[in-house]
Amino acid sequence: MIARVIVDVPSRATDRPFDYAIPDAMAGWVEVGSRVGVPFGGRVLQGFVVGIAPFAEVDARKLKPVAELLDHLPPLSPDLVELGQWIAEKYCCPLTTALQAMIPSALKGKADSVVRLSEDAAAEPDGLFVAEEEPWLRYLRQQGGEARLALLQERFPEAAASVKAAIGRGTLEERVSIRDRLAVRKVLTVYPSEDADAVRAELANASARAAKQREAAQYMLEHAEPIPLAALAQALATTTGTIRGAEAKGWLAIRETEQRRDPYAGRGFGKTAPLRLTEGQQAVYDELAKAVDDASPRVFLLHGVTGSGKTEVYLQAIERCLKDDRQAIVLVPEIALTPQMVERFKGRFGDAVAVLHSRLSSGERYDEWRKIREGRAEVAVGARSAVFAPFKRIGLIIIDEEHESSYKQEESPKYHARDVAVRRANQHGAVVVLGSATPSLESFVAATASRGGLETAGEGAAAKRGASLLPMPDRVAGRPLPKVHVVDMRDELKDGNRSMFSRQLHEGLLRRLERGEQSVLLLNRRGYSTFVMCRSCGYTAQCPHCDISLTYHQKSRALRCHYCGHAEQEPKACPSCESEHIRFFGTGTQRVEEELAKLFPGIRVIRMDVDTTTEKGSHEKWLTQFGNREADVLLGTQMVAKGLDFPYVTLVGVIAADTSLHLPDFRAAEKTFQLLTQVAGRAGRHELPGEVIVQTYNPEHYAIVSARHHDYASFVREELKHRRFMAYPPFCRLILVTLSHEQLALVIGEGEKLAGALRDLARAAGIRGSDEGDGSRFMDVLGPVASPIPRMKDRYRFQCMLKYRGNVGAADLLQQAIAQLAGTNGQPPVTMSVDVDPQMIL
DNA sequence: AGCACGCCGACT
DNA sequence: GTCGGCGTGCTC
Repeated sequence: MIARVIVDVPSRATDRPFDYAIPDAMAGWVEVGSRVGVPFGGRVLQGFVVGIAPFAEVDARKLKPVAELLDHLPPLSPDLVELGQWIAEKYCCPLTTALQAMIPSALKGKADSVVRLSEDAAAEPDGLFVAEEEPWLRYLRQQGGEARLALLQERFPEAAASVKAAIGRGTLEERVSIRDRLAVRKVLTVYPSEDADAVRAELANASARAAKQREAAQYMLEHAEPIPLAALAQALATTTGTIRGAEAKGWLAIRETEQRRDPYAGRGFGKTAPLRLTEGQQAVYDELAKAVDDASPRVFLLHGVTGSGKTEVYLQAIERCLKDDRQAIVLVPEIALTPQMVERFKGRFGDAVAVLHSRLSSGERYDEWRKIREGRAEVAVGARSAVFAPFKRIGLIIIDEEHESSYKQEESPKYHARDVAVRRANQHGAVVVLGSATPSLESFVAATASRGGLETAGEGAAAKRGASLLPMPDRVAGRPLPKVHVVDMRDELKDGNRSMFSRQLHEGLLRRLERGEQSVLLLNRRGYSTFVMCRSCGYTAQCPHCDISLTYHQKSRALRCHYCGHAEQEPKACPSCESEHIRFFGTGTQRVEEELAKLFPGIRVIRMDVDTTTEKGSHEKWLTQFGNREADVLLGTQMVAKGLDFPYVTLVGVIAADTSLHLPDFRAAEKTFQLLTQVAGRAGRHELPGEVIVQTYNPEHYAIVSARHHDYASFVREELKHRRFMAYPPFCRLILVTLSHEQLALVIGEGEKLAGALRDLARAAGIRGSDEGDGSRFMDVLGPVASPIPRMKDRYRFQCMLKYRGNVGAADLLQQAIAQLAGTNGQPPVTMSVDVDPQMIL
């Protein structure tokens, strides 16, 4: 049989299956989804099997055998391989990139060489042609004639030539194989002896001197449970050496076993029972339960205001799904994957929950992943990539806060988890629930288009089957939504208040301090950063390799580039005018913190931003402290807006609502509305009523007015008008192509060629080149124009934007156009990066 | 992506 | 006359 293998070379030229013979010894083991090591162009690479066939498609003489099978259980299943193919096509990336994204990074194997002394050479030392005094040879003999080549290189860097020569002569045999980045963690474990009776007999007349050894043997006879070696030694107040002595006598056995890492080990999760649902929750639950039972693919948009109890509905729907013996995936934005959130799921489903997020070490993530693949977990809770959780029968996929842009991966494969989820649900006959208080316009339109008759892009995953809208307009227990006050900061200035706090916010904070209640302050950070500017001449420090300002890092007192890592010392004086009035503009939050301390002496502030949360676990620590009421104010960036639930928070202040409103991004208004609504939802979630104060210079902007009235519908109405007028999503779809190269002329030239090729291809396919405003299909090619960051890492960047509607096969046309630019080697002369459905147009 | 094969300049 | 520069082309 033949295995069709996608090798781990992410390039256009190798993005197709290569055929390999399956050796008899592996027959039956190698299947679709297996990870294998294969010889490829003179080296050994990792690859994924995407097909098994009786005959090769190439000349049998060219055929090489699969060198090794890398896992006993295939890390991918056929349906995941198929999903990978869909992703590669839709998002224009190599298949290997899509497949690799589905499994933990610990399983990215790299070739590794092992050398051993050949038997001939070992038998006949004189035939070695290597002076015996060569230290590497002595070392190799000590190691039993075998060692990793990398190790040899490391220890004997000066012996490279001599080792190479030995390999060339066949004195040393080189064997290449794939090694995972990470081995399973091994731990020595003590087992009772197989033959308990024999041990008992021996113990009876054993020497009195081996008291501790006997004690160990006795212990194992009594407990008969494997126990880690170190633990046993500790329990008996002895050393591992003693226990090894008992092993030598055959009284017990010591074996290496694998230790599973459990990031939540030792943390008790109180078991919770399902809560009684409100009428609104019940209606939604009934719909979901029916769909889950039907086991046919459906998409629901659960539009529930903040505090409407979406999570409880999720929990009960999952329970229903598990009863049907099917598994569930819950996607949560990375930033909202807080201990609070995890606790709710662990509390309900206990050990059946696997948690996947980026704060885990790669080993921990690997173990959580295996828990799923081996059927020891039935619910996966995680960020974006958890959509690939290797379950066999998925019944339900929940995407909480579905509007969050973090569901879009910014690196290749640039997939959107929401669209992948819908596709995966189709494979499994599963139900997708998109939950949000502020649904993305794409999802909202997909769920209402059939009724509202909106003509939209139509190619969207959610639109394909049409989503159903499930509204939850009320908070649980009839709690009111918090009152939102909008303060016009222009009036404050007019009245002589030049502080960053309006009188109302100042007053509000003061009152909370008096009453011992808590406040959350949000600084909409985009637009603020830690840059350096000279106050006399306006000079700002720029990266020499990228067209971007350097940011100031307080810890290292250095200036750093975000994009290429370039770092330099902080300047004492302005390099341009030599003035000493050069200033480091600290993070916005830092300034707010200082101001708070000045205005409210003794105030306890927790500041959460990139500076204070980079350390592992710090995020958690701050939230716990705040939850324990060890601080009066939680001050932070976007991260304080999401999913937090503290009973004593009665005031939410937004210091500057506008910073995100004027960004040159067509989603700016949507982002602002979502942020304001989300953060407002942090207040008054329990008994105490909440209040929100929003400071702005644009109080009449519809995003702010709508947020003030908790009026999603009116926001959408207004925003859709703009989007339709400007022909932006959801009334069209976008693909952004970025070209980069060191030579400016080449980038522009290739950009022109690409745009030309695309226009020609579209014309040849009978696709109109511009929007006629009648909802029919079209494809417009914009650019090339310089990218927002025109130079990065000394490479110039230009971009083309495809704007299209209807089923025009845009991704396919783009692939064809790129192929036309490619020379004989299959590679275009400039680097092209494709972003389908980009989230950031910035 | 690597690595080999292949055709033109500065060395023994 | 050879070593080696990195331009093109292939990898089952």
